[in-house]
Amino acid sequence: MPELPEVESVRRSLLPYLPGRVIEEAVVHHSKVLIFPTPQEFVECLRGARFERLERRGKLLIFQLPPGVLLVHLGMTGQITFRDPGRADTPFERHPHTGLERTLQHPLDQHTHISLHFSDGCALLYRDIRKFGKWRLIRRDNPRLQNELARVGTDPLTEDWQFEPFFQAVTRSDRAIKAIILDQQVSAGVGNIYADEALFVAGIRPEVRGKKLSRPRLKKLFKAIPEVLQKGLKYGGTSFSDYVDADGKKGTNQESLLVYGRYGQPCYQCRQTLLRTTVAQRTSTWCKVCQKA
DNA sequence: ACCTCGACCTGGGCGC
DNA sequence: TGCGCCCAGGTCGAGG
Repeated sequence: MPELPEVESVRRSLLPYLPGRVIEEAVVHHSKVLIFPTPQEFVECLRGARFERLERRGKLLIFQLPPGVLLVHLGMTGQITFRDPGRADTPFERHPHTGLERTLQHPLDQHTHISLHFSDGCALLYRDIRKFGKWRLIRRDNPRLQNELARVGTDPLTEDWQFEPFFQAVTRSDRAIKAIILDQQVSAGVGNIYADEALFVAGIRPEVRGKKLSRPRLKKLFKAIPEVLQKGLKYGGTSFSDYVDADGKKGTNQESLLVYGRYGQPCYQCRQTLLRTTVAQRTSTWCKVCQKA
């Protein structure tokens, strides 16, 4: 589900609620998504903890709540929502153009694995249908924390996104370019949707080997990656089925995607029918006219 | 170092 | 209505 724009939308939508708030009680309903510590230690460590900051690197949410740091990866279907029992709940709203239904404040159901409760009755709920998401609570002085953070590479929406390191990483590799930009060390936060979008914008076929790509073509891709991510963010993320922000709102970027999910439909640029192949074990949609080998 | 495959999970959509 | 199959925003480990 969530790639950088979705995770960042979740982060931003949580900001009005979290900083300064103190956890009264943490509840682990199903421990599958909790990697460490044990549920007992998790609950004990979080009782009385105060949210300080909420950061993000790539697809990783970083909750600073001393003495610990909570790392959350949403996997494919993870949802973090803020529940306020005092707020009027709207069971659904119809999107004016698409008719898409949007649900606010998801219920505590069998897919809700973790809840963090505050003294005023509000709560942070974690729901994850497929249970691919992961929660890790690590003390700040634990060296494991740096190991976990080091697994995430350069985030394309930061000033660390520089052309030379990107160029080196790509041209050093014989892998398909799509596999390279899906590599979280190379471009942290890019997933299947935005990889296809960026490759289309740059006019590069997904299966082209990294070392075959010229400097000018990679310059285009280097620019396209943050562009498509920014666009996704502008529309509040891409919601095909599960993605919602902290208020339960879906994004609308699915309406402006250029290629992802448009297999068999005409390319917006040349009207050629879009193709679908498997690259890097992921379904890839692309245009044989607009994207060159 | 890289590829492919299967695993981890649940649910929705489709064809029969 | 129901069953079986395929698909899905992600990652990880095994084996070649």
